[in-house]
Amino acid sequence: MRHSDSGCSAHHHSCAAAGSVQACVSIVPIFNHLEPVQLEQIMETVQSATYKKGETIYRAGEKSDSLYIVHKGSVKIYRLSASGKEHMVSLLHPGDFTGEYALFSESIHESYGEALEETQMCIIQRDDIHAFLEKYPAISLKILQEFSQKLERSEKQTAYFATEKVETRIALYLVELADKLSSGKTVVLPMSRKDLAAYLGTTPETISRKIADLEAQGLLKQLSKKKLEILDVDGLL
Amino acid sequence: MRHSDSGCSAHHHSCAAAGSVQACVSIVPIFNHLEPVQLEQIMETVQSATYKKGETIYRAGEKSDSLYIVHKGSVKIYRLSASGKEHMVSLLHPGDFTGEYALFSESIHESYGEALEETQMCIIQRDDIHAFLEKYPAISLKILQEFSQKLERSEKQTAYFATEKVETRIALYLVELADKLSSGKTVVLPMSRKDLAAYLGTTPETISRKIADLEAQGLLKQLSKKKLEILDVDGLL
DNA sequence: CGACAGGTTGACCGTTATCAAAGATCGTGG
DNA sequence: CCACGATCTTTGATAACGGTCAACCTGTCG
Repeated sequence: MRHSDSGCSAHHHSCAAAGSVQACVSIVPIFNHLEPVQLEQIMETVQSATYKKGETIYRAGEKSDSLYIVHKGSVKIYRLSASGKEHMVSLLHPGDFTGEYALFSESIHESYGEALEETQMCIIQRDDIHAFLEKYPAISLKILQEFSQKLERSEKQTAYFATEKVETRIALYLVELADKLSSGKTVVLPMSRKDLAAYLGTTPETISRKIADLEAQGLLKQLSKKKLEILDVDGLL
Repeated sequence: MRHSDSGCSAHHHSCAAAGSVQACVSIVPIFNHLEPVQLEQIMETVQSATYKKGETIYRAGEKSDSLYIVHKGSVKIYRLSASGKEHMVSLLHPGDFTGEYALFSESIHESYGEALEETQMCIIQRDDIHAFLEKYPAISLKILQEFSQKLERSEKQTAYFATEKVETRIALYLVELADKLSSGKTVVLPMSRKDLAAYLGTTPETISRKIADLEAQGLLKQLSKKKLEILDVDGLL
């Protein structure tokens, strides 16, 4: 248990019980193969903060020097283009993390992080991670593995935007969601039309229309605004 | 010098002189801070291969288990979408590398590599890199740094595709090129209209038209097909 | 000089963004 | 529990944007 909450006051947010902080760290892919001793050490450096719905966690332009891990709730990571348009980079759920870029070089945030609901995050300072990696260098390989997968996913994403039209991107998103949830053929959209549009590089109106089109083609069925039943996976691809 | 050419016959390509292989490895960002002893060790594992113009270096679907470093020439990395459209991921010049994903996990190529001219590559097997990183773990941090920058660039790229229209993407590309070349205000396009279109997610026709438009607006001047003079950087942004 | 690849221009059409309005949904307070 | 307003979603009309196809240039190399 230890003094996991040290330094937390600096974040003007209430602190988590040490027990849940441990749960938070141990579910992160990067850390989930650590020895108990190592986990213990990481734990001592973890801070915790909670954010209310709609609250900003960090802004583009701010100095970036910590790893943020979602413990409870969900977080939207987005960018603003020069023209003011929003692009959602990712939606984080418990166990997901952000701020990786900062870990290995001085850097500033290029994106925004915003809590979509009451959210609790675990925060680890760069210097602590550095010290840890220098002590247990084998961990670096795990992180490299995680990074290279993330990089490949990002390039695939870019390719979709470059080559596929909106309808295809929406269909691909739905199929991917169905695979991930593996909840038979019913899919629950995890966000609003507006956010979905920002994620897929389109507008809420177009999302509505395309989903209606896909329904008209008999490829899926809208059970409610957020719940869709996929009828023909192959047809969507 | 050593036996740098060992194993090269497996690649049915002619081998480089050991001297130039050394030059190849030492210019790669990841390796350029190595101690002479370390560099020497890497060198022993490097293989070399040459490819003729238009020749394929690897294909999507093939097993990916080596790091490829461009020594001489240039290489186009591209993906093919389900619908058969080509998206160019990157254009590699001497010192650039590809195949990083393979280094940290079993994987298969998702992209294609093609030599755009007579090209010489240095090849390092995954197992050799692994052994090396386990021996000198500090190097991992350097690679992580490189990766996180690459990741951030890729996300920025995705955001451009998601939020900016073609004209803006072309303009941004030209400005970026001008910055990189820092050759005053004259920019030499490093590829054909077709490849540029595949890179920017558009068509050769649209590239022609948009560049003509930008010229009509007085923002740039076409000196020849491939040579452009940037007249108004701010206007392009 | 002719042939061929690459680049440009034009006409047209499909896709998607935009703007406006109507309809659904949800939380809040009466 | 219902009514209200705020917000989210859908639908419609329109126009901008960019892709496609075809014809025409341009430069290069035999």
